Amino acid sequence: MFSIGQLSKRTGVKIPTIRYYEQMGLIDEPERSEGNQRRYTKDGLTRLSFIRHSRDLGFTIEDIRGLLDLSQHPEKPCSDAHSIAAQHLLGVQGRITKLRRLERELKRITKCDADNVATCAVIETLADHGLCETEH
Amino acid sequence: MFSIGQLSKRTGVKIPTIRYYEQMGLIDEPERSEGNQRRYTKDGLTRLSFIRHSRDLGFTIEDIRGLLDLSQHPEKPCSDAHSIAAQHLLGVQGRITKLRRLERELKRITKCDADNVATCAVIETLADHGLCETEH
DNA sequence: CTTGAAGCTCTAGTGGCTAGAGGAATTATA
DNA sequence: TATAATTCCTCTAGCCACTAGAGCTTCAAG
Repeated sequence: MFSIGQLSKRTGVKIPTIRYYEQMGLIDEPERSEGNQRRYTKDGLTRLSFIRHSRDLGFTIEDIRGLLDLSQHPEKPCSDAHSIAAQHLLGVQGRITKLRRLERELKRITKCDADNVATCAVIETLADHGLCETEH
Repeated sequence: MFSIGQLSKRTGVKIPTIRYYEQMGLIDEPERSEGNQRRYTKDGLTRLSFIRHSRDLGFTIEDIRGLLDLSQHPEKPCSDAHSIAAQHLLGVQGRITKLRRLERELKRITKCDADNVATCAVIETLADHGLCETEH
C-alpha cells in the first residue's frame, strides 16, 4: 500500500495531478485509511505509470481514456490503439512542420544588426507580413 | 473608420479575440459610434496586424506587449526586441527537438503488426517505459 | 505525547481564446 | 419609411491539463 506521496515519487506525477486524474475518472478512487487518506495498490501504480508515460508522449486525456480501456481488454484487436497512435503521430508531424517554418523565419529576422528600433528587422517584420519569406 | 467586423476581416483576427485583446490592454479602447459600437482607425488596424503576425510566430501576449512597446519608440536600441525574439527562437528549437524524439518513438511503436491488444506494441510500450528507445 | 511532515477538501487561477444568452444598433431591401 | 436581416453589445462560463493556496486533519518518528 502506498500513500499518495509515495505514488507521486515512484511515478513522477505530482500529487495534485494524481487527484485531478482521479476526478477525471482516469484512475479509480483508491481505498482510504481510517483517517481518510488515499492508499494505493500496485495496480494503481501500474495504471498511473501508463498514464504518465502516455502523457509524456503527448496523448490527450481523452486519448488515454481510450488506450486504458483497450489495455484492460487484451483479447480485443489492437487496430483502435493503432489508429489513436497513428492519428497522434500525424498531429506531431504537423506541429514539427509548422515549428520548422517558424524557426526559419525567426532565424532570418533575428539576424538583423541594426542598432535602433526604427530600422530593426524584428520589429519591421512583425509590422509587415509582406516581409516574410514563407507562409505561416 | 472600421467596425469590429471589418477589422476582423482585414486582419483575420476573430471578433471575440479583438475584444479580448482590448481587455488585456494590448490595443487601446477605440472610439464608439452613437450607438456604442467600436469604430477603429487605420492605426488600430496596423497595431492589430502587428499583434496577429506576432501571434502567428508564436510570441506570447506578454512578449507582444514588450514588442509593441518597443515599436512605439523607434529611437530605442533594438537589443530588447532581439533578446525577446532570440529567446523565443530557443524555445521553438527546444520544442522541435522534443517533438522529433516523440515522432521517432511513435513511429517505432506504431510499426507493430500484432492483431490483438495482448501483444500490441502500442499498449505494451505505454505500459512499460523500459521499452522506449529514447528519453522523453 | 508532542511535533512536523504529509495528507485532506475546496476554490480559484493559468493562457489564449471560444461559445452562448439576451438584447440593442445598424444596414439593406421592399 | 417600415421592416427584415445582419452585426454589434455586455456578460458569463467553458476549454485543456494542470497548479497554487487556504485552512484544516492525520500520520509517523522520537
